[in-house]
Amino acid sequence: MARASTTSDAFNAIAEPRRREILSYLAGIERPVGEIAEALGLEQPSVSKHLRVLKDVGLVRMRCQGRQKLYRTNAEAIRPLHQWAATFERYWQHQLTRVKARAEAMARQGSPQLDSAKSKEK
Amino acid sequence: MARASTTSDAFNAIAEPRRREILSYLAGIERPVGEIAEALGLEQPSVSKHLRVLKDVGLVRMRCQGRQKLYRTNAEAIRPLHQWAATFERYWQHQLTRVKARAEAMARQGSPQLDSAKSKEK
DNA sequence: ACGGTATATTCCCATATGGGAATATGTCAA
DNA sequence: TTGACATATTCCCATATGGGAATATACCGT
Repeated sequence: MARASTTSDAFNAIAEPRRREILSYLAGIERPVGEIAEALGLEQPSVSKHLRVLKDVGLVRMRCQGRQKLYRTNAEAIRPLHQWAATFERYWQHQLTRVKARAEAMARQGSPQLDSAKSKEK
Repeated sequence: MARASTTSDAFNAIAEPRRREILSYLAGIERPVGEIAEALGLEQPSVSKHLRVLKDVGLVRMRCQGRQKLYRTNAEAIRPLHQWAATFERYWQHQLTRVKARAEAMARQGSPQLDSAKSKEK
């Protein structure tokens, strides 16, 4: 079956580094295709193709102005990704407190050395 | 060139829906491969392959226990994704305040109707 | 209508996939 | 050692990719 298509959802769309660059570049501003291509050092057809994917999943919005088309990032479409990642927030917080607790325990009873030195132990 | 490999970074790894399911399932708990397969209704070889990808990018950790291998989600590896998405937070906030402001403006001067009714306008 | 600019699409191709089936590796128990 | 269980890997295949090059489409000014 191969991988799911990039047009199926935002997760697949942002898997491509160039598309993430485009999204960052178009955050808050509106730019024509040519300018995007020049700014990011990409070929125009390549940019058009990436924009197509991003538009299909709603990550960018397009507006026509004369002969050029202005694109901008639709930040709202990134929220689901943010929320999905936030699902794991409590777990990495747990991990951090565990790491911190262990570090403090070692500092309390072990010899007072730097972490870089202690990491070689065991 | 084709798409970047799934083992290259976390963004590519989470593009696959099954892998996101696995990550959610293994959040906070530690489970052997067989149990993961059964819980998610996947074939064992398939789970092993997905776990391989997830392990290669650091999204899961593995520990051997007798003849079985216990996996768990490494939540810390999801933080970069969360932070990348958070980059756009100020923009979707802007959009929300714009929407809210417009809604309030309409409520102030238009007839006092519900949003659901007003959304049909113009 | 014409030429020119701005984008989008198509074609071709090397490559990366994920699933299924079969098989290999590893570990325990007797 | 042998056998059974738990995972990992390999092979094969249909499919989706992204880039480059060439081409099509759309809109503008004259």
